[in-house]
Amino acid sequence: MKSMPKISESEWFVMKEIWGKNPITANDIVEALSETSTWSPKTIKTLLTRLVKKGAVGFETGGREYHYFPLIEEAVLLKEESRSFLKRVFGGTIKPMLATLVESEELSAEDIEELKRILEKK
Amino acid sequence: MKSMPKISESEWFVMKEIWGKNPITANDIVEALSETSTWSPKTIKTLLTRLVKKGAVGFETGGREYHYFPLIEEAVLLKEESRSFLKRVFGGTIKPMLATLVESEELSAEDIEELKRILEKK
DNA sequence: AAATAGTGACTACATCTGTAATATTAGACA
DNA sequence: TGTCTAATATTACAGATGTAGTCACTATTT
Repeated sequence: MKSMPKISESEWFVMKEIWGKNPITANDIVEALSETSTWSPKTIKTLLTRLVKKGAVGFETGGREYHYFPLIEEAVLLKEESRSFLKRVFGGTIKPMLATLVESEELSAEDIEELKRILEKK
Repeated sequence: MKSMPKISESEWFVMKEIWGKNPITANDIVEALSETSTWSPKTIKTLLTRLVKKGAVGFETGGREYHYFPLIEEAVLLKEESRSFLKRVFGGTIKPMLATLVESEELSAEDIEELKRILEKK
């Protein structure tokens, strides 16, 4: 199994847009991200280019713009990233993370109910 | 509130050791990490130095070795890091992360029971 | 007191990241 | 078809990171 390309912090936000809707043009990404970030369009294009170079994103030319699409599955990367995050920060298990979040009022009663439901369903 | 120093991926493993036992000498850290990593002692010393420079770790000299100790609380950094991770990767909430982990068999029945218990306690 | 040996300090260096600016090229329009 | 224009490609550049090696100093040993 070839190792996943490593997506940097900023690049994740671009990937999110591509997973959210694809194929998608660079401008659509820029527009979407203009709401949540302060990056210049140039910066976003750079991130996009790097994702292509990393093999995380592909594109096909059609007219004047390229149409980008993901080359790796979101679910797979989410799992990978979660695993590595948990290992690095919490020693490998989700329990302490959940405990941390619960402790620190990071979760509303609503949230907790929903989480319980998710666990039940299993 | 002054912003937390940013701890890199590798540095986290060093911080973990320092939180786990402190004050601690560089050699103790090297020894502890030799079990879980393949870093050369030099590399670990460098990471340690950088953590000091970042203000995440302090030390006091005593004899030939320094004794290092954390300058920032683990709990605070865990919370910070969790929040930023969830925002970047899962759009900000823990629900999809938990769902992902549950789906992917990442959690045993045992784990799930324990997680439910944590949620109950709240 | 001199030599030794183990620490931390300083240096190294390629790659990755954040953050763009400039150059080039290929459609769109006149 | 020549020109304009909007997209992509190339270049920039400082700081962070991964991964060590060498220098310098000081405590310990002979």
